[in-house]
Amino acid sequence: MQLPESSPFQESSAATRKRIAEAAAQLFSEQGFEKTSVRSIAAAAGADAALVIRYFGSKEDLFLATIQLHRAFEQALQAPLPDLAVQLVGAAVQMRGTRALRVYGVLMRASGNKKVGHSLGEAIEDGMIQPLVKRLQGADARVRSSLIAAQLLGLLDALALRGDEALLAAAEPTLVSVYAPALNALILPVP
Amino acid sequence: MQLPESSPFQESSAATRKRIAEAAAQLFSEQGFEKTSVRSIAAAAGADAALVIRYFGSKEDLFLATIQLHRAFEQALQAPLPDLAVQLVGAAVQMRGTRALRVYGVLMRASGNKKVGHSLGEAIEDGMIQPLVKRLQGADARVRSSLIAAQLLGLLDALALRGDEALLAAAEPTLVSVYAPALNALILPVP
DNA sequence: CTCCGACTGTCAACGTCGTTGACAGTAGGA
DNA sequence: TCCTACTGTCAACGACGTTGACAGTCGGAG
Repeated sequence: MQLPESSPFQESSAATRKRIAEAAAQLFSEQGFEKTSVRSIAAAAGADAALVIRYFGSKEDLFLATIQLHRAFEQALQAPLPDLAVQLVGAAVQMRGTRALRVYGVLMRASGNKKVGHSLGEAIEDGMIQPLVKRLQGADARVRSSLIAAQLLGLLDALALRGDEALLAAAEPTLVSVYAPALNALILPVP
Repeated sequence: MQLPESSPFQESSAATRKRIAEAAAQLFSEQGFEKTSVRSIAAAAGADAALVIRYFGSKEDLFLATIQLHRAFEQALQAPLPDLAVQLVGAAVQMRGTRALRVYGVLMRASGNKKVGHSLGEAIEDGMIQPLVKRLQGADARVRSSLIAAQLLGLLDALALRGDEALLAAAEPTLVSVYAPALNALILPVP
């Protein structure tokens, strides 16, 4: 509803920005980038679509400013090497049903946009692959780190994008005990 | 896909359909679903945008009718169990630089569309997970099969969507010898 | 105090998108 | 010959992201 405010006091820019950002975060994480319109964000925030663009530059920039990849693996990455696989798989599995998992799916699907894809790639490189490279011993540390990331992101894809029923239904200890050895094949140095 | 019945048909109809389908396959695989407009497909095919819709129902149906996931793993899935991991990883790595890999990325990003996501999920379930389930021995065969698929699709994501430089640059034997043991941790029965 | 410039918000419009319906041309069967 | 079915064209619709002009409102300078 766009009835004019009964009290014509001017609102602070920061408050409106915040309302827009919150509405955008909500709608983007629910519906994804393409299916969320600037006009619907503006309506949810009680603002005008033109104002949304003026404040954030473009829909793409608004997406990047509001959708943030939760650092789900930050803590797990600090576990001792022998526990690392279990911690990483556990962190991934525990994302089932959370908003962070939906956000990952949304980001992955929006990665066709150049800026979004670059931003996502950077987050994975800096937040996941590089920390792994620093800790792995033995040959091919960089390739092994990239492949460990592929294993974890493949699991997140199965959960978030494809909705693999077997993986969504399985008990957490089962998934961890089955998948962790596969990560350990890359984490533990090859004799 | 399905030609009109051998009833009276104007000669150029099938040819026009074919030209549209070819232009669509080309543009979709190059630019993805969202960035390819029906009007650009029509222009590339020398046809009218309205005709494209009349022949294929909608842009989404045209996408599904023309973009097909190449059965890249069909042959590898028939390898003997001890060779399975090597064959599967080899098949994935050999997709580097091919159109089939681009198509996978395009499909993955378009999986926000309900029909596309469902179609992709079905292809992975029927073409990859179920064949694996039938061959795996030991406990949790279904979960292990889903996780093997996650490993392979995670690798394809890294190559097609994120463009992981380490994985794109690595020699094929390196990737195979490093990643195959990780798949074997799920393929070979647990004692 | 008034006046001014900066800021906040609104509105209409542009060009593009997917899609629809009406319409013209044409070929084959009656 | 007319009739019908099909192929292709055209203009238009509503929705989209984005832009520019414009109005209301405030803080501070004179």
